[in-house]
Amino acid sequence: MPRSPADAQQRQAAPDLPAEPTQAGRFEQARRVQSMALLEDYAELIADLHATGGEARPTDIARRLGVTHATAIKAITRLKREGLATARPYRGVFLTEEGEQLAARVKARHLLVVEVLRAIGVPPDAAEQDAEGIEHHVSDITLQAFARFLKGQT
Amino acid sequence: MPRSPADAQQRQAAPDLPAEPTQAGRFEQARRVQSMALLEDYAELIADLHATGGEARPTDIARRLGVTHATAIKAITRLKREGLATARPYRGVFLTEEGEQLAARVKARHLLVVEVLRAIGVPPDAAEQDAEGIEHHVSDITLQAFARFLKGQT
DNA sequence: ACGAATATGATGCTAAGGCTACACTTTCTT
DNA sequence: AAGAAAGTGTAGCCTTAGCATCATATTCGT
Repeated sequence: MPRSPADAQQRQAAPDLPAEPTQAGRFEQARRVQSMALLEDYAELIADLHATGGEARPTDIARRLGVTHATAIKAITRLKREGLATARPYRGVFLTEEGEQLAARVKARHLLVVEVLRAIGVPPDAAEQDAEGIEHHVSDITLQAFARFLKGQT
Repeated sequence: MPRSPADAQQRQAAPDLPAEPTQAGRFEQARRVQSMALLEDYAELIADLHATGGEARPTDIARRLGVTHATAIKAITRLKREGLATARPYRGVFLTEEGEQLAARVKARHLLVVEVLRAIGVPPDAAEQDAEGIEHHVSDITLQAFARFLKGQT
């Protein structure tokens, strides 16, 4: 996780600035969000595999994500490190309480994003595809606006 | 740029599959898009600096993006490698014809995304912030739908 | 129950995108 | 015109996220 730079000058105040409405601030935030995206995808997928009666083994995960199992295992290691999942050798992956919560939030957000895209007139395939990347960048505020929008649409 | 994996098995047909409506396909596409995002941001910013009468020197770029100049220089190296920009030592960065076209497309897309978010009811700050990440994942198809949506809104 | 098939985990490699530090130009100011 | 300030470039380091390969463990089918 990269710390804030700004060419090592001023701005030692606000040690963990949340948004800062400057262009640099927006880019920093976008980078921060991006580093969460992978975790979110894995958490959501693991929850889905469990929910559909399957096991979440590295190979299953890898297949669904289109990566090699080695890549999946590395990501799982990161999930464990972040306290989102547990796994014992040869035993599949399980989400912690925190991981479950993340997965639930991500899933709800994903559905909402797809719905909004569809409501706007985006064809189903494109909506599904684009949502995969878009969802990670949709903030809570925006999400609330999405919900209001859909409600108003009827 | 990672090549397609799928655990080194079948699927040698379709050497450069465009979308493939499977989950793995969607993730692969999202990763592909992500690897373009940085180039897009730099191209757009360089064009903007030139458009507003400024120079696009590594330090200017770095400042606007919130990274160190060393990071900016590395990215510029990649832009050059991809044929999007040219630069001679101590002389600032210039976009190639291709780079200009990319920048123009990116800028138009950015504006459209912000407009759509605003139209949906997302507050200005959040719209600006989220668009920064979202824009890269908005496909041409979706973009067209966005344009239609705004036209219909009046 | 045993051998084949499959899954797993560990290594080591690559590229991207951050950073710091340092040396060298260029530009600005006086 | 000379010294200070600012910008530039290079090198080295780190982390993430891909990959392939190999040895080992587990599971499955007969």
